[in-house]
Amino acid sequence: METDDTQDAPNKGRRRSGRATITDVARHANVARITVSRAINDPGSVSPERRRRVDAAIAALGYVPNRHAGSLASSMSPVVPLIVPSLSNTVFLEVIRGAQSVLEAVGYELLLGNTDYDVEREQKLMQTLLGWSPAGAIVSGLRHSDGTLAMLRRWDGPCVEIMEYGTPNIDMNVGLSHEAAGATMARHLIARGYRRIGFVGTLLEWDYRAAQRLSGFQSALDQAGIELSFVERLEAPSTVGLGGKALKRIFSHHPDADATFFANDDLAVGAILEAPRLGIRVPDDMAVAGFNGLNLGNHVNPRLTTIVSPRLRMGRRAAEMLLAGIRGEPVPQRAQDIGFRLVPQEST
Amino acid sequence: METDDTQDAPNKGRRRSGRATITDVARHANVARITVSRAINDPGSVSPERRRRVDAAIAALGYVPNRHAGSLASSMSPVVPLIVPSLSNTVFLEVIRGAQSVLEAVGYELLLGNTDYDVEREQKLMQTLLGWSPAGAIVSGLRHSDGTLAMLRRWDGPCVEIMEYGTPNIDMNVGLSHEAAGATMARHLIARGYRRIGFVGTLLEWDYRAAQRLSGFQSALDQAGIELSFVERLEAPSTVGLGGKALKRIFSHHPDADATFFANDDLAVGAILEAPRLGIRVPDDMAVAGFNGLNLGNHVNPRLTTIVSPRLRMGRRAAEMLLAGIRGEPVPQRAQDIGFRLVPQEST
DNA sequence: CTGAAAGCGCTTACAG
DNA sequence: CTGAAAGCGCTTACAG
Repeated sequence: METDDTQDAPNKGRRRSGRATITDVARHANVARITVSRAINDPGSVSPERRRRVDAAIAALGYVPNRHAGSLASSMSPVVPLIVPSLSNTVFLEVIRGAQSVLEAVGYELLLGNTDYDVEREQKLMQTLLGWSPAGAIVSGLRHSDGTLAMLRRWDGPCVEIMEYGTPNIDMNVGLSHEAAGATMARHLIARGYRRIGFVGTLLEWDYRAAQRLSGFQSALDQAGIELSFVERLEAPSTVGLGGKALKRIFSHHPDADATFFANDDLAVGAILEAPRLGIRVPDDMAVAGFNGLNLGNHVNPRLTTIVSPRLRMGRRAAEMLLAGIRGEPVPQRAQDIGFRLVPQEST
Repeated sequence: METDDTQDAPNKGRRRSGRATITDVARHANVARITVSRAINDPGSVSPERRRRVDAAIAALGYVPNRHAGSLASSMSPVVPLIVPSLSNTVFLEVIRGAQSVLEAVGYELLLGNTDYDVEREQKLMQTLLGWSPAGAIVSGLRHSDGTLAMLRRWDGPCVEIMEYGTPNIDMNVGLSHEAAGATMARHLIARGYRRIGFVGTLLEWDYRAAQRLSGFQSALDQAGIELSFVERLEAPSTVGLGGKALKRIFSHHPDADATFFANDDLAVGAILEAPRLGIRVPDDMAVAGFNGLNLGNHVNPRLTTIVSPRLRMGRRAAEMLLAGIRGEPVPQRAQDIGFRLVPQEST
């Protein structure tokens, strides 16, 4: 008999999962276990007749392969950690959704990690997640602790750093230039004739991409010979409510301001919504601009001028680059600028 | 020598992961592999001296346990699938965040699944995810395909059905009664003197929890001898923009309406933002109410009357119930009503 | 195209 | 408290 590979083993009372195993399928289909494995993972390498028998056995037994056994044997697992700095923010939800849709379609599982903008947490998370022998990894940003960098460089799987465009620290990168986005917004405000221009941001030490937007914003103003009138730094997470408070503060501290670039749309929308209550007309008394391109900005009055960041597309692109890396396909552009789009509307 | 368990094996050219293994740590610490395992998983069962040696070896080698080997050997894996119907919605983000925070703290990994409100996709997803031998599972809703139910009932791990309160189909439940929420809103509108009351919802066949709110809303109106004036059904996902369109439609189809309960805050906020453009005063011309309790509703003018659903708490609670189940601790209340809170504001 | 043997890196169950 | 043996359920590498 050709399938004596599937005999019962002694199995001294060890705990088994209870589920059907590849051995059960092999016995049912009267083939060797390895043939079952091939029928699943590389069907073309098995004769149609045997493939049919295996498929029937799988259906009859309700067989679901044990992923851990497979991953252990092949020392590679169809999982991909995606580490984001925040789960309080729609922005990262869209990145997650983009990556998910691509990975799930080819049978990869997303392992979601949240650092809350803490590089120490990122390092611990990454260490744990590497214990799953992931096929690849996606991490947010280009700034990591030395420990995280060392760990990822030692690791041999593909890795994509997302959110900001730049030279990859580890392997690959896809993102946008936040400096360029800030500069673009500065030039827009200048072109519209504003001259007493300020910036509002929250937690800029942690959200350093917002700080990069500020930096690009300021440089472009400088180049045009315009001084940045003020920078308001708030020490709480960005919310619509906080944007309203910021507006109040701007008008008490900087009553002559004629335009403000808010670090993101949440703050900017909050300012627009609060303005009528404060008797402030946007943009006549002060122009308001944001960043992200949240849908909400199109439904406030006046509509918000903002910069759209292609988050969904960035998530997808990162997953696609990773898959190429996993499959050993060439990735000609190891750093990809996903770009952004200025959307001038009524608020400026 | 007591550690002859750690001799080099023949290993005929098989692919190894390259990482340090438990055998490496054991050799380094001059103990048996099982001692390393115990030092990690049950430190109290190892003598302080040996524990110290093991810890030092782990640090020296940068050892990270291979999760797949552990999961395969113990036939249980520290992962928990969380299946949600949508990733386009902040609501589920908060549930995810709540569950994440509890599970991550005790070393469990969240496997995120998205069904896009498709029960067939749910079944496929669950089948794949069970291949990871998860410690437990969290699924959204109490309605599943027969196949999904059969699969989960056959499976022996703990499972929590979330989002809506009711008799668990599988194991445990935590959620809120959407019928009761609808009824509460109806009584609120009646108490404020409204009598020409309507409802707006989107994709009610899929988002059946919104349909449950409508059902409870209508029953409570009936009980008060008030007829539900209209139901507008829109066939696109709920967004702020769609809420504005809905308002327009209400005023052309039902010009005498004096109050509308929107299926969720996105729609309701959209209506409030669009109202001034249509020359409609809220609540004088028409009252607007929502559901979810998004922060945004507190910053529009007028502020939105809504029902707050404790999403973050629900995610946490589900994870806690699951952990209790995993640890074999008793869970006295297998179905938990997490409740909701009516927040009357200026829009009604 | 097919299979027997060996091994992935852990934990269980047993024995002291 | 400590360890040797066996096994979890797959895939790799070899051989035909």
